[in-house]
Amino acid sequence: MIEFHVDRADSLPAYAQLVRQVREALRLGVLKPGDRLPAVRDVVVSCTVNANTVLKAYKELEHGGLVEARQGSGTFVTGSLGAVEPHDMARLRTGLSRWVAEAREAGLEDEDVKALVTAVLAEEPAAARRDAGHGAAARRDARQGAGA
Amino acid sequence: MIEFHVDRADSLPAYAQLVRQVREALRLGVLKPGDRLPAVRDVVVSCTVNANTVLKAYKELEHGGLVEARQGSGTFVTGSLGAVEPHDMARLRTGLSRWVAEAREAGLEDEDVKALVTAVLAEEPAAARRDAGHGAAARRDARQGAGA
DNA sequence: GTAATTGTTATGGTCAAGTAGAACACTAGT
DNA sequence: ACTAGTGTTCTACTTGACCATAACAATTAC
Repeated sequence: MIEFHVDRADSLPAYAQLVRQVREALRLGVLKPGDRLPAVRDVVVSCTVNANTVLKAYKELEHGGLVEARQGSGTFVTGSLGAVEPHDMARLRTGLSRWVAEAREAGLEDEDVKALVTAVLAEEPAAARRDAGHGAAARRDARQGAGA
Repeated sequence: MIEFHVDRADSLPAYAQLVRQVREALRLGVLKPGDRLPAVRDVVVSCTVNANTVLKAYKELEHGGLVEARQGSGTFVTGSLGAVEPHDMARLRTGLSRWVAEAREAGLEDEDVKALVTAVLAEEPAAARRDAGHGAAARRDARQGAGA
């Protein structure tokens, strides 16, 4: 059972933090299809937020096809996020870590790093990704609606 | 003279987009100390935003010690951001671009990429950077208050 | 069937951020 | 002095996020 935690100091709104945590848990395999999310009322207590806030998060996840709410029983994980192989994830993290160190050495602040990342992501949009197919297709096909 | 462009679809507020653009221009050397920023009213017209929005951006930059507003004359660049060498910046961008391609191939969505970047940045905070000094110190010392 | 547990909807209110419009104040060129 | 160009201030509106409360609806266990 995933444990939520909401940081009110974070600029990211509470409901969005919940969404993010579920998505990350899916990536890391902490949550799998069939798992149940904490009851709305539990999150209300544990995170000191309002039921509407939790609902908003759950709704957003449901809309993305990641979970399914069953009145009376709970909210269950139905979709997958193509759970990146732990090995791949580790490799990516190491690579990124190395790059970040390089960027910092060049004098970039965290904020600038984020800006650069955003710029690069925008610069090569989805369309460009089609050309890349080096066996990524299989892994991508295993995914479900979330990103759509 | 820098040219602003505001994307209202972006989740980032208009004033923040302006701030980011100035900071990026400083990094890239597009803006140098002494340069004048576009007049508030010009930005109002070219970006279809309100004077207050522009003011808010300029104020934030001024508060960061990057620019100085002189009533009646204009807003001028006074600080530097340690302008990353164009060569270094190009190298970083290429490296990041390569990494992003790899991440996408592994199935990560843009949102997840950003989350991972944030995580890595948080994981190795400023303190850890002191160990890295491979000649980065000189460049870092050339900077001014902006990041503080 | 009843009760407990769960998700859901509705109403209304608070608060902060972002934005807008109009008027004001300073500076420089003529 | 006048004027055009500049930054600045004031007030108010809109929106999104959030909270409080209450009632409703479906499922499950007894």
